[in-house]
Amino acid sequence: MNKKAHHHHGAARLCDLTERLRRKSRRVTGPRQAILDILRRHPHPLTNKEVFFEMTKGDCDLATVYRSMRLLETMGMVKRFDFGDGVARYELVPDGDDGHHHHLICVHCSEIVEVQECFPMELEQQIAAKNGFKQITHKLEFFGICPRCQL
Amino acid sequence: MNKKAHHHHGAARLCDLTERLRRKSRRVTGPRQAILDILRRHPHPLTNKEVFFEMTKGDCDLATVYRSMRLLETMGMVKRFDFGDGVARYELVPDGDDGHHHHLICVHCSEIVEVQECFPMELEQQIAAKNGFKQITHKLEFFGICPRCQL
DNA sequence: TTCCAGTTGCAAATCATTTGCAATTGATTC
DNA sequence: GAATCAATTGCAAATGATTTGCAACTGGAA
Repeated sequence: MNKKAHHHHGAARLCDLTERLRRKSRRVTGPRQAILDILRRHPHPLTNKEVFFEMTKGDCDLATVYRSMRLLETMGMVKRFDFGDGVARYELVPDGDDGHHHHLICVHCSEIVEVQECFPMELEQQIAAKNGFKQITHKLEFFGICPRCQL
Repeated sequence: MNKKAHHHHGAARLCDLTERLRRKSRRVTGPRQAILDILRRHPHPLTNKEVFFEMTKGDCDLATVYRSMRLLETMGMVKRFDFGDGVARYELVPDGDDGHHHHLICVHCSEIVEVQECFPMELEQQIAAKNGFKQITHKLEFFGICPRCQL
């Protein structure tokens, strides 16, 4: 199994995810399992509301989705992405990975494609060095018009 | 005067800015002049609230700052930046420019440095071609720890 | 089974931003 | 310079995302 396989959407088993909660001595509750299960079955970043509406009625309160997502984010189990529309989106982070990657978003229909390409590391190092910054990272998202919307 | 000079902060004269409003048959009002004047004297992206509090008491209402900023944005006179903290920031765009550039933000003290480096165009073209997208652009911001905060 | 800190539901609070509407005001016309 | 009128503004209330106070509830350790 190569490294790429870890990135396959839906690859993570729910029990492995809840195990990660246990390792950090966090409780494995119904709402958290429901959220993790929804995230692991979705290939793209989801908003808290989207996660909430994916739930079979009454799994938990919307506030709990927000609270859980924030917990999962601080634990490093999900990563937050901002597409500039004022709504936070979250994606599951593979175990032992930092989840760093980018997206290409259609400005017409909002279709989202995962992008493997990244900002060149040497160039980033140059920017860090030139300005004396340390521990530099970046947020990067691409926007354009998808094939279907070009018709 | 080379191209670079156009990017010098504070280089734009207020009368040239208001002239741009006139060219698009927008009214040159007190609030708009105050906002443009504050933006042209500030080297970095400002939030609407920051612009509002920079005003000498009672130049205008906060709602007017929001409305004006949105107007200026659709006119292409200011560009909006998102640093992932849920607050929009705006910078004046030099005339005849699209204002495309990036920032390096200190995660400790929020110091902002303007970054000239950009995502490599060939790589962006590859990403566009590979996914069949057209008119591709990107949002890119860097985060790290500034020299002062490293002490 | 008991126990208790961690969680949750619910409602209210916060924060950024937008909007309805009546009053005001640039800029054009006379 | 005065009349005119649509664009603009102030103010308050609405919206939308997200957070929080608090009492009730529940994993999971003992």
